[in-house]
Parts: sequence; C-alpha cells; structure tokens
Amino acid sequence: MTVNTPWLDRRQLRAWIRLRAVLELLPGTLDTQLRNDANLTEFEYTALAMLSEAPDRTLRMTGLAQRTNATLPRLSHVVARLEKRGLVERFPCPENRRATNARLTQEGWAKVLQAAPGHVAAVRRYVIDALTDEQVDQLTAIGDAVLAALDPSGKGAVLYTHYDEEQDPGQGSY
Amino acid sequence: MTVNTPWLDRRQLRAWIRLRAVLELLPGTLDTQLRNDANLTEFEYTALAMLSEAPDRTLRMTGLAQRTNATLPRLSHVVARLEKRGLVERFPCPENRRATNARLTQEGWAKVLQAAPGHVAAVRRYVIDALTDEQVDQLTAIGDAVLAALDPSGKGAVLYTHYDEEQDPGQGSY
DNA sequence: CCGGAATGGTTGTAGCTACAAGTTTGCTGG
DNA sequence: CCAGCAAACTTGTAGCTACAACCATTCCGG
Repeated sequence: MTVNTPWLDRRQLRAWIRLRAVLELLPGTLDTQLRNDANLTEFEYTALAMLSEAPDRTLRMTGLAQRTNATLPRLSHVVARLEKRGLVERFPCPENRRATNARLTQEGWAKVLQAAPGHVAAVRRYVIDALTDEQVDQLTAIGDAVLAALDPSGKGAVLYTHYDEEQDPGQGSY
Repeated sequence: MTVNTPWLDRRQLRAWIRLRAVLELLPGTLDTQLRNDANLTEFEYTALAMLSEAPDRTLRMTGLAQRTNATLPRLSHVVARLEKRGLVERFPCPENRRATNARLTQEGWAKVLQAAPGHVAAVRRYVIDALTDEQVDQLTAIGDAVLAALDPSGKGAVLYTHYDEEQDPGQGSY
C-alpha cells in the first residue's frame, strides 16, 4: 500500500514474477491430473463440486457462475457439455421462468466421489503441503486483498467468506 | 508442511478458495486491459518484454519458452503470430542449426514502450498496491514454495532468481 | 397498465492452448 | 563412423474461452 509510483522495484518485481509463473503453471498442472484421473477440467470439477454441496444438489446458473468465478456464457457451454455426458441436468426454475436450474445427477455425484481424492491430493501436493501453516493464512489474506482490488463492489466476497464459516468437514469435495 | 492427511481443514480450504478465485479472475482482467490498450495478450506482452530485456533483444525459442513459462508448441504459435504482425522476427541460430532465434523488431520495441505503462499500472492496481510491503515478500516466498512443488528439478528456479539480482531498474518493461 | 430497462440465459464464432505427430540437427557409445 | 537417441523446433487439430448478439421474462416508473 505504498505510494503509487510507476514501475516495480526489485522486491515487487520478484513477487510479480513468481505470481506470474504460478498463474501460468498451476492451472495446467491441476487440469492434467484431473483429466488423466477423471476426464474432467479443474473448472468442470469445481462446477460439479459446487453443485454437490448445494441444497438438493441444485443451483441456478447465475449462482453456479458466481461460485465458480465464471461468466455466464462460459458456464452455459460447460454445463451443456456436462449435460451431454449425463453428469448434470438442467430444468427451468419454477419460481422464475427466465432462470435455469442445474442439478447434479447420480452419475455426476459418483464422478465427484471418484475424482475428489486425487484432486484434493493434487491441491495439497502443489499448494497446501508446500506451505507452512502461517503461509496458508498469509495466502488467504493476500487473496482477499487481490480479490478486493479486482472486484471493489465485493459481490464475490460473500461467496468466499461463505467457506470461512462452513461446518461439517469431510462431507464435501475438498 | 503438516502431516499429509486427506481433505482440507477450514483454514486450508479458505486459502484454496481464494487462490482458485485469483487464478480464475486475474489473468482475464490483465488480458482485457492489455487487449484494449495495446491489442496484446498478457502472454504476448511477457514474450515481447522478455525479448526486450535480452542481449541484442534476441533469444532462442527454448530460452524464451522458459522465461515465459510456456511450452514450445504454444510459443511457436504465438511467435508466428507476432511475426506476422511485424513485432518479432525469427532466424536460424548460427551456432546450432536446429535452433531458432527470435528477435524483437523496432516495431516490437515500440509496442512494448507503448504498452508498458498501462500494464505495469494494472499489475500495481490489482496486485502490488493492494498488498502491504510485508505481503509482497510473503507472496514471493509462497510463490517459491509452490513453484518448487510444481517443478522439483528446479529448472525454472534459475530464471526466477535471475530477477532477484537484477540491477538497473527503470529500463525494463515492469 | 404499458413501454423501456434490467435480469437470466443461450448460441455463434473467432482465437488461443494442449496434445500428438513429424522434421531436422546434434550427440554418444560401440 | 554410424545407429540410435535426444534436442529443438513446427505443424495440425480438437476443444475450451471470450465476446457479441440474441431471445425471453420480469421489474418499474409514470
């Protein structure tokens, strides 16, 4: 939160170079693991996981888009593909006729159960277990700061903080 | 670096949710800024920037791939497009006839000069200036830990640490 | 109660990335 | 000195994402 001068000094540049590398390398690595083990993208896994934790394993497209940090067009395409694979089904929302609900099928639930252990292991291996407990908390704070800068209105923040109060561990997909 | 139990506890999950969101949102945001201002991808900018800082503004494809954390096929396609736009030129490496050199053209250099201020401002806005000085250093350490887990052989590490010793600030593209 | 804006979504398409395959050049052991 | 393997790319293509355009509902002010 220093003065807003142009260019990055050496320390700042160091941090940015690291972050840039992580941004470039981590998603592909996670995708590869998940693709080999379960024929899923990390994004697809996240979508299925969010559905699996929702009441009745159902969410409106907009809600699912927020929870996965995706745009609606992107999500629409992805869910269409997941539906073709029988992992998800869509049906019109009764309360709002312009809305669409997405619900996890039995097959989709089975897919999450199958994929979860390997994916969690990958997240541990490449992120969580590579860090000290202190660094894990630092990462949370840094993530919050960056997300606040990305989305000053803080619409997404509600969703992040939802997980902060979550009870009942071990039931989910992480 | 705790014991390797399955699933994530609440603190770990919090951190992962944040990181996932950053991974999803930050690249698109940076791409959008750069695309509007300079008709470049963040990846393309990085490639041009790395060339601009290299001796004679020239690098071998492999070297450029390492510095941009890209696979060779990807880089090959990207450089082909940059070449068509006149920002880069390729020529066979005299010392090793199977290698290819990529060199920044005058136009490419001009493009970097034009794009740099806005891009650096975006990096500041969404990352650096959103963090305290302490957090910047924490991010460096966290990045190092994750990158080490991603690439245990540490081939890339040399390139990250290169920036740690860099002198002569203000000349570059960040 | 109705016209216009906003909400919630889908679809079409261009462009980028991943993966697999192929080519040329260099290296190394027998 | 040459067979086989590795290095350093390039190319083809399938699949995913971004962007823009579009359609159907719902909300809201006058």
